Amino acid sequence: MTLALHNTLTRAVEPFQPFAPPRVTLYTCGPTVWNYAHLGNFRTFLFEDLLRRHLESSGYEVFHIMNLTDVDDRTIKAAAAAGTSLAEHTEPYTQAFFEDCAYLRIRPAHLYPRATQEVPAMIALVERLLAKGVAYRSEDGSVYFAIEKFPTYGRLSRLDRRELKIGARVASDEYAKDDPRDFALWKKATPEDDAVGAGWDAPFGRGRPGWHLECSAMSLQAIHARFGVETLDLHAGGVDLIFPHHEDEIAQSEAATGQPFARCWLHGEFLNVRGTKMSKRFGNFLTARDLREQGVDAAAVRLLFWQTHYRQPLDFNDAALDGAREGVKRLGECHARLHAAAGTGRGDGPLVALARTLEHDVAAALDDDLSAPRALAALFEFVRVANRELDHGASGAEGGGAAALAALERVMTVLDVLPSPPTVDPALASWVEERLAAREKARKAKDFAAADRIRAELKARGVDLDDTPAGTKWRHARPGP
RNA sequence: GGCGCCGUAGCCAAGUGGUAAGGCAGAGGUCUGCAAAACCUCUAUUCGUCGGUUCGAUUCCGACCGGCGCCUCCA
Repeated sequence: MTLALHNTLTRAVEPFQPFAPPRVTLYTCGPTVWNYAHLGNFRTFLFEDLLRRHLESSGYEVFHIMNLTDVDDRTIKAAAAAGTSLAEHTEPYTQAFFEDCAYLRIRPAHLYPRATQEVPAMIALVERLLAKGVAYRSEDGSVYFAIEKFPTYGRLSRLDRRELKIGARVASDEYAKDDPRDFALWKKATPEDDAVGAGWDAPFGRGRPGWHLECSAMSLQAIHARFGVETLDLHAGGVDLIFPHHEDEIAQSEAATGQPFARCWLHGEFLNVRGTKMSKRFGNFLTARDLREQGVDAAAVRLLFWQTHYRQPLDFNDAALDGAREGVKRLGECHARLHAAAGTGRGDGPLVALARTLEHDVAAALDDDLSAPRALAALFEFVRVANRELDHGASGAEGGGAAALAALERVMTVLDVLPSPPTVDPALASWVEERLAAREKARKAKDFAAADRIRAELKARGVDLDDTPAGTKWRHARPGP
């Protein structure tokens, strides 16, 4: 089995061929820390997490870089509005982002370069471009990239260069450019910029980096320093970044290095709400912390997202999330059963073959352009058959329970959709144990009315009971809506 | 105007030139003191509409209807 990924450059699913396997350099465009990232942003970060995990599970050694954009129009505006410095404003949101990632079980990148801390690399890149004559200093004190000097401009987005102007928004600084389509590498600092600490001195004038510049400068610096290359194996982001962000990254990077910037470009589709993209602008957004406060298990969010292929739009609604929560519960039940039945022996029962099938099918699905929906189908097929075998007594060593459990857990290192362990309040636990003992006594005495009263009493405190041959188990009911 | 995406059961959605995965919800059954969980069975003669190509199309082509995205700083 070999991994194939959809490359936006060619609009085709192609075999994945990193430059120097098993090493894979992966750059993913991170958040702008002007506010909390919303669930739409996290759909992209979760698709990238799936990519990262599947690569690692397949034996690749991934070096993952995710930038943090802590200087741009929005961060500056927000800091000014709050009357704080840029750094004071972005730091809490940066921390919040890390918290949200941890909540959603997103594997941390190996490097999180922050734009404000890598300005020297950006200045160096601008100088490189100026020296090559593909960038120019404008009368307004900014530096622009001259796209006419880059003949393949528009290759990624497939926007015809002659048509870029039509219908496009008219930039206020257009008059300062040689060509309206040119984009800013370095923006002259305004008094507003300096007021919040968003100005840096550079040989070509005091200013601040353009948005696109940071990704090129930081990614190239990171991989050049470590691996001596200036080509990324993978570069990923949301579809809205294809143009202009990634197009411009390609232009400035390749003009500077003469090397392809990224071998393969991946773009994730939007998370929609009633058909329209989730966006701060539209006010139809939900943050990760909103869900966490509602008691939503991150596993349910992951499962919901895995149900839809990353290149398809996904419409978010409560019913779909509830469905995912039920699915997660089912996975957790099966996992618990296998755990209990795993035994210590090896065995060669039906579960051994089932375990092999699960791992094979999940890997095959993900190898095919990260088809998480098909991986889930394989997973739930596994659950159904495993439960059936366990029902029929294929337990413990002779049934291969250990093999099935191991396979499930290996698959979970990639999908990671098992329910979070509940946090148990010790005081509640001792009370529950006491009531359970009373109920057990009533059941032994065939006083089922009393037993049911106790069940109802526990239910009222959010505790569900499960009578099994091995005794009564209890757990917290799903947090209410 | 340009580039591009989507329209499959109540909901979320896979998929293929040869006759519709999976999850949730629903119905019936087995099990259970009762439940829960689990298992079994059932739930789209049909894949937006209309044409075309084909032995055969949901899958290819065209038109149309409906929804959406990008077109200089949005994941």
